[in-house]
Amino acid sequence: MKPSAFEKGFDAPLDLTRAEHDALRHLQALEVHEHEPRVTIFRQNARYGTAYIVKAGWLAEMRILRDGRRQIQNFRLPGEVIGLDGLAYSKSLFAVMSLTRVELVPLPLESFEDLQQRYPRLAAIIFVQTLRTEAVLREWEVNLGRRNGFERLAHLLLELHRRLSLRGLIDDSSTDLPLTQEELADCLGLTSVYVSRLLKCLREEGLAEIAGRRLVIHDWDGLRRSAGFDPRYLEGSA
Amino acid sequence: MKPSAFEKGFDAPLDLTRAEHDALRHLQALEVHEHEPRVTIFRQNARYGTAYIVKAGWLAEMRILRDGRRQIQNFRLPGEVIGLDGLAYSKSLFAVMSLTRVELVPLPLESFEDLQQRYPRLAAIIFVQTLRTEAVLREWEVNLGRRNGFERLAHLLLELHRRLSLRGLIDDSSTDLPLTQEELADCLGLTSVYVSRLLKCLREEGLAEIAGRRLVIHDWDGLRRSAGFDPRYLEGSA
DNA sequence: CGCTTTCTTGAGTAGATTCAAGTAAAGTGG
DNA sequence: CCACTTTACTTGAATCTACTCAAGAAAGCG
Repeated sequence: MKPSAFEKGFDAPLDLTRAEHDALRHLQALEVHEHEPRVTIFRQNARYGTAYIVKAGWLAEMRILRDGRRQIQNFRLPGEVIGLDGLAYSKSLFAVMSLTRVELVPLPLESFEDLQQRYPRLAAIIFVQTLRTEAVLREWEVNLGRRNGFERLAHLLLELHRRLSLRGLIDDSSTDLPLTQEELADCLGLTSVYVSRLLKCLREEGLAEIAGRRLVIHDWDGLRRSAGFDPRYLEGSA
Repeated sequence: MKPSAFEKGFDAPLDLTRAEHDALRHLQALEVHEHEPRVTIFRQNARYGTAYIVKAGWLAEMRILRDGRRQIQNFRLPGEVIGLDGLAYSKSLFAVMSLTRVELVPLPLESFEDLQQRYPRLAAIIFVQTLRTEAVLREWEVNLGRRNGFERLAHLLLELHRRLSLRGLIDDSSTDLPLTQEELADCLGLTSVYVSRLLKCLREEGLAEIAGRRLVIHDWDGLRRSAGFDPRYLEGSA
C-alpha cells in the first residue's frame, strides 16, 4: 500500500516496524474527526483534552492579543500532531484553526505514557517531530526578527512548498494555498496591505505568484537567493 | 540538601524519585565542563556529539545570516538542556554561546535511548521541557511579529526576570544581566541604537533600568501592562 | 594610562503602516 | 441565473516606527 501523507510524516525520522504501522492504522481506523475550513479546533486558554494527529488538511496555530493583533506561529500539515503541548500545560497558550477541510485522528494524552510503554519508537518519533517543530519556530523567529518584508514572504512560500512536497502533496509545479493575504501577513508580522504590494513585486520580478488560491513558483533559484532559504531545517536528519 | 537551580529546572514538572535524583547527581559528579564567558559551545553547521545540561550560567542560542545579521533565538539557563536537537538533526542549525561563565554536564545523545529505558521519567521531563522551550519560542514569535519596540523590550525583561526567579536566581530586586545592548537588539529584531533609546524611555518612565550590567524593575505592574506580559507560558502545568 | 568596546544622542532616511477609496471575487438568496 | 452583499484584494497619499550614518562620551580592559 502506498504510504499516505499522514504516514510519511511519521516515517521520516525512523523506519517503522510492522507493528508500529499497524498501531497507526488502527488509530486511524478507530475514529477520525472531520472539520470544515476556518473552524477553531483549540481555543486559546481552553483546557486541553486530547491531542490529534493531522490525517488530512491544513491548520494554523496562532496567538491573538487583547487588542486584536494576531500572530500565526506555525502551520500544521498531514503527519504532524496538534495539541501535544497539553503534556506541559493544562490550558492552551494559542489557538488552532483549520484552514481547509481537515481530518484528525485523536491521540489521547492520558494514554501517552501507555504509548511510550507499548510503542517507544512511536513516542520517540513524536519527540523528534517536536524537535523539528522547534526548528521551524526558530526559523520563523529569524524571519520575523532579521529579514525584511520581501525576504520574509519569499522564505515563507519556499518553506510551505518544501513542507508540502516532502509529504507528496504537490501535484504539479503549482500548489493549493488556502491562505488570505491577511493570514500571510499574520505569519510575517506585516499588514495585509503591504503583503499585497510584496506579492506584486514577486509577480513583476517573475519569481512567484499567487493566483486563484494557488501558488506558482516561477524562478525557484532566484526566490531561494532572495530569501536566503536553506531547507535543511525541514529535511530528515541529513 | 537544598535543591540547586540545576535541579529546580528538572523538578518543576514532576517530583523525582530518589533514584532519579541520584541519577542526576551522579551525572554531575562524573564530569562538569566549564567555559569562559562569550565562548562558542556549538558552532552553526557543526556536527553534534553530545548534549549538555546547564548546571550554572547563561547561554544564548543564535542564528547568524551570511551578511552578518544575527537573531538570538533563546536563552538557556540552569536546569535547561542544550544540543538536544542533535536527536533530530546531525548538524546544528544554530550556534550556542556562553554569556557568563558556565558549567555544563554532558548528556551523551547515544545514551539517550538508554536513559529513556532506565529513567523513563527523566526522559519524560526532558520532553516536557522541550515543549516548554517551544512555548518560549512561540512567545518570541509573537514578540517579534506583533509587538513594537517598546513592548518587545519590556516583555523580554519580564521574561528573563521570571525565568531567573523561578530558578531561585534572583538575589534581591535587581538581577545580573550579562547582555550588551547589541545582544538585546539581536533578541528583539531591533538595532542597538534603538534599544539604547528604548532603555532611556523605560528609565524616564520609571518602569525599569539597566545599569552596570544589572537589571532593576521599578514598576513591575506598569511594565507588565505595557508589555502585555502573561507569564503562564513560563510556569508549571498550572 | 591608552586602547577598545559599549553606549548615547542628533539628523536624515527608508521600510512598513494607516487611512481611504475603488475594484475584483466569492457567496447568498430570490 | 442575476442582483445583492460581503469579503478579499489593489492602489495612492500621508505618516510613523525604526534604521543608518556619524561623532562624541562612558565604561571596561590590559
